[in-house]
Amino acid sequence: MSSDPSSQAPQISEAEWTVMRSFWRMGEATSAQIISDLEGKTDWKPKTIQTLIGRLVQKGALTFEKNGREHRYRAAVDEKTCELEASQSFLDRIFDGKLAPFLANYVERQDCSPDELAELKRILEQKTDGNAD
Amino acid sequence: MSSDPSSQAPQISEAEWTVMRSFWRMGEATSAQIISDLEGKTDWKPKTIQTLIGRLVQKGALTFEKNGREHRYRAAVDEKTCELEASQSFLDRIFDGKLAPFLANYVERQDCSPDELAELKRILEQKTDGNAD
DNA sequence: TTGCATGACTTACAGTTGTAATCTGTAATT
DNA sequence: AATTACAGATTACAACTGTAAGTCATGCAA
Repeated sequence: MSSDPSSQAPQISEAEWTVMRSFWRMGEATSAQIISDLEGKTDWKPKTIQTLIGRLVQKGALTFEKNGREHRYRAAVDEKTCELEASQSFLDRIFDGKLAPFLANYVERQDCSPDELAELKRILEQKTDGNAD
Repeated sequence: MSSDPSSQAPQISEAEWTVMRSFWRMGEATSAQIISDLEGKTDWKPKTIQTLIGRLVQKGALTFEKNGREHRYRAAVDEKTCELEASQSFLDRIFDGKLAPFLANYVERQDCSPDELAELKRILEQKTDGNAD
């Protein structure tokens, strides 16, 4: 609906995320390599994966260089950045852009383990430490 | 992609969320009331809002009772529950279902204010307190 | 009572997404 | 050189979504 001007990363759909994760792990790859990487993780036909790769190229999330009959593709967008944009977009849609209500609702209702809660706290502590303001 | 069997709430699209939030705030309402509630918040034509209401009824997110020529609609699904399901679905898609990597990436790169970090910690503390096991 | 306005239902239409098959060109094989 | 097999490009098609206009029915106003 709203086009965010601060957005560098393109809109990546759910199936496309799966493909991008392969590329982020593999670095640079042919479609055949991605297809075998996704074998077992999904039940997609090779043609489906090629379609997704094609769409990701169109969207600018992948680039490639021709190499004979094959292309060598690689991610053109940064994984962490895409994750962050997806996160902010999610928070915008559901929690008015704010992290706290999301976290409150989640820990309230999703019943995290003490270990997980501890880990979350550690993440926040660590950030606060570097933040001596 | 995957149909979650534990999901009670229907899939609600972005535009539909806006309408649902109106209903959750207003409790029970006619379409005319929702239309005027959304006036100013969106630039949707009344017909658009009626379409969205119709789709939400089809999806089971709203119910209504006939009342003369008008219907009185109300939410058939719980707001917090929908938020939680959207949250879990987001985490599944992007962070392998895990909250910690999401939080780590977010606070690492989104540069939260000390106040916000404090609030987040408070949320976790509070949960830990009630969790003395 | 008759028409009108308005709410609800039906239809529309383009873009995205999931999921693929077909077509085309060329590299590799015989 | 002819053929095959595969990579990539094009086409397909239904469901969902954003965005709405048209139609139908009926309660209210005149």
